[in-house]
Amino acid sequence: MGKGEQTREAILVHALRLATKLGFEGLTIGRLADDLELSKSGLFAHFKSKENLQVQVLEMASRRFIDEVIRPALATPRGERRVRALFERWLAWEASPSLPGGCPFTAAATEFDDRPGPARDFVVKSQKDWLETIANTARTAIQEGDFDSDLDCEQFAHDLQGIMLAYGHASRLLRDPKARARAERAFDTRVQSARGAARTTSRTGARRR
Amino acid sequence: MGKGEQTREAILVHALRLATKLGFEGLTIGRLADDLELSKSGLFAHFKSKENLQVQVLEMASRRFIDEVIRPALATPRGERRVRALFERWLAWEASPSLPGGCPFTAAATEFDDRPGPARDFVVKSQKDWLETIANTARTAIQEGDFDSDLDCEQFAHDLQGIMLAYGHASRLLRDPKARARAERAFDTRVQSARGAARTTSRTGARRR
DNA sequence: GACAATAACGAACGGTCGTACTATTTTGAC
DNA sequence: GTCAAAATAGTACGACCGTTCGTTATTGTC
Repeated sequence: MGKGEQTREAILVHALRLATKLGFEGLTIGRLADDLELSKSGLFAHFKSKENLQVQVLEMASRRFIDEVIRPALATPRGERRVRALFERWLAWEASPSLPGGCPFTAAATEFDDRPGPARDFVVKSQKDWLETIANTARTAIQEGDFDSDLDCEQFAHDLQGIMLAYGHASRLLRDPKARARAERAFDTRVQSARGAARTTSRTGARRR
Repeated sequence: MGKGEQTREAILVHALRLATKLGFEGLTIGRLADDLELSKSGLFAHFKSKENLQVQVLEMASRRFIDEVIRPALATPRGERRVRALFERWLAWEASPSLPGGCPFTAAATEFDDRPGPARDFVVKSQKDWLETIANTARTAIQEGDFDSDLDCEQFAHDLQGIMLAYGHASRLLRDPKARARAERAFDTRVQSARGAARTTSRTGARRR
């Protein structure tokens, strides 16, 4: 990795931190340069436009999300266990110390939702992919016999998204100490109902076959 | 109402519209003055600071929310019916044409969640009040016998918040045409489970006594 | 160690930001 | 219609915005 890549990476790391706290518009090149003790123009040269910087920050966030949430969860056994792993990693992501202002995608979603451009496009794609990942994981849980075959997996994914958004809302804005418990309870209830009427007895991912 | 009040009101109306689209930081005095064909300084004089303007916009949003969501819902019969009315009005609020960028509180929540100040304070208070209103409405539904007496009303309120946040996410960012159906389905499921095991038969607010 | 390529810098640009002042116009009470 | 008060306009400010450009310093290759 050449010198350029190296500092570009360092810039993005810090930029991601800043973006979670100040938003992607509040993320400013001058501020970024000051914090990293670089000249504004030197920093700027790495990205050639602010829009580009924003997109690259989002791309880094996406890479990290895959590394810290999706990949480890996919390493756990298929079925409800994996759905739970996905959710737990997701919770940890929301509260990660490297994201002091919370989930960057949540911030980007509200900032870009009616501002067309490559940043919006990227966020939309990321979110769709993520929802599909959740839905697919739920589908494998059906295949494993953990979830009811009548389960609407897209609805399930949508509902998890809501649970997570409510968690961010409660923990960051309201600073509610019960936020995490609320999220876990909402998740358990949702999973419970995804199991369907047939198998409400066993709680933990029920080995079968 | 004097002339001053009148234009101040007009400014706030437009400022609220703008804030939903551009956010509360993106809401700018120059832009506002241009749109309304006022001088920047003339407009500024009404508020004396941008922070003040932001707070007054939030106050107006709060008044409107009470008028358009809470008050009409409280005029419907107690019990599950009222909970449903609350939710339906809330959905309409999210999609109101006078709020082209969606719910201003959602925007404010993510913008101010880690920026201390009177704006944040106001949003926190508003949201707490609102959650309490939902919880109280759920409590009356328990009293009416519509909801299970074991229901955790704060959790119920929290869950509705999540459903609504997911709705905004799906409709505004993803432009998902099924967003509304998803929200309604999630709501129905949640209400269903709030009814408890004892009375899953009657669907609509079941008169009793 | 020479030397092209790359990276970082410094200064400046036109704009816009929020805010402060002073002047001018408009309003409303008597 | 007068006249103080209230509302609006005008101008200017210092700060910061994203971006450009020419220059200097650093890097990595042969």
